[in-house]
Amino acid sequence: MGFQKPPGTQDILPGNSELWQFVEKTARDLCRRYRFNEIRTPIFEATELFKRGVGETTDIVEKEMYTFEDRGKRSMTLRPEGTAGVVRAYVENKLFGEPDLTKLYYIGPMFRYERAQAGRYRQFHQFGIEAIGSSDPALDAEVIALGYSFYRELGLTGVTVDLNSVGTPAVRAVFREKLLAFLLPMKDSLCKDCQSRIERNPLRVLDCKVDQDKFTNAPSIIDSLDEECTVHFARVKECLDEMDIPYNLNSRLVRGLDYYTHTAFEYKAQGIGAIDTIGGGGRYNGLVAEVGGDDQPGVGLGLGLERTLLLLESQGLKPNLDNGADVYIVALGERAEKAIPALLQQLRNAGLSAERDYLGRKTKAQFKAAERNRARFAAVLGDDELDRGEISLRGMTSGEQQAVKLENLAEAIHTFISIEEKGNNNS
RNA sequence: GAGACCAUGGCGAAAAGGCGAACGCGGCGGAUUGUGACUCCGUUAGUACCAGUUCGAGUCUGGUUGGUCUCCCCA
Repeated sequence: MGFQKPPGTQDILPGNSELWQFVEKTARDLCRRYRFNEIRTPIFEATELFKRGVGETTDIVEKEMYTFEDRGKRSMTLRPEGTAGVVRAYVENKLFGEPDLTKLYYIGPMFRYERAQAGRYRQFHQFGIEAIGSSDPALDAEVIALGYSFYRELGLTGVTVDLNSVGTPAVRAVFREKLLAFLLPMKDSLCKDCQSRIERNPLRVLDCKVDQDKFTNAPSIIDSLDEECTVHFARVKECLDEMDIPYNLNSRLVRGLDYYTHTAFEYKAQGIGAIDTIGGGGRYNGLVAEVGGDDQPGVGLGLGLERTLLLLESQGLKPNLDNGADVYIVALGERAEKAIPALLQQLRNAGLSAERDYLGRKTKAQFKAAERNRARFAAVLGDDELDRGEISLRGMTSGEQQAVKLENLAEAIHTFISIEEKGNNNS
């Protein structure tokens, strides 16, 4: 039975694409106000970029990448996240030479090879922003604020911000030793997952859902932060407080990508199956250099749009955003039918949305089609009207009808619509 | 990568192994209507795929492909 879409992908169909446009528009308008400008980078990059940027030992690179060899025998990978590509473009296009810092945003598909579940797909979409060229903690706070505002302006409730500082690589190395000293003695009492996590990523053990009570006395990374990290983190919190952005300090927050330094944060919400993280980000001060550029600091975020949409749905915030047609032309008879193309063109040139029947349907079915198109007006054309050079214009809901000169159809509809809107504004 | 559950028209939804696979919505045609809306009549189209068990499979078994969900991890 034909072809099926690849596993873990989705067709976004009319009726749903309008909601996507609404969400994207919200993101773009927010970026306009925060002065982030759009960048569009390729959806595939050299595999090495992600290995270097995201980190060789991350789950993403180890087992989730869509990697293929192109015909020139180069290893390419569909982007699993947005930051590496943006940073590559920043370096390659020498944006560090610009006098101001670089504030970029993107909206687009990302790819990770995972088993799909609620809110997780192999092709998913992210809205992300990146600010490169400043280590000002006020910028960290601004990035967090933008993401928070995104959810708020969409009307979502119950979105919280988890905040942590993961320090610098040096700080993490020290903390890792402290943590291992705490964990290794109790290794045998831990769950299977954690026992294997101790080797790969001990910081993540503290996130374990099974053994939380055992970790109450675990060392906190906050206590391991050096002077610089502490000062930076304090200022981020201060800015958030002053901006009225609420957050939960979560010293166990760890991100899945290696490039984060200092600030790390996640947006969380309930309502999407087992998943509660809907977006996240942080500062990445070593990444630009890692990718081969100047040692420029950066901070950014990535928000999952599928998860945003699911959350909108679970909170009953799924407006019908299709405005419907202004006019549906109903032709009665062959001669009238011949006059439709010119009429449609007149209407569309005048800025109206207009539709007709193309399936040779009977009158009754044409009116039903007009309803499906949620047309405001039906323009009904019969042979006798045609002979008089007129067409009858009928309000689909009011049923009111009046004859209009064919050449004045668009104008008449514009007039009616503006009257209608005036009425709505008064009431 | 591991596991659980599921798969019937365009959509929803029945059928305890047994007539030609209900019913509803939708679509199309017709009656009625001054050229739609209510009502009535007619009609349309389906057991995901491949094997097997059986006299007989939508129903049981195995496999495949998808979907949903969970673990892992993340967006």
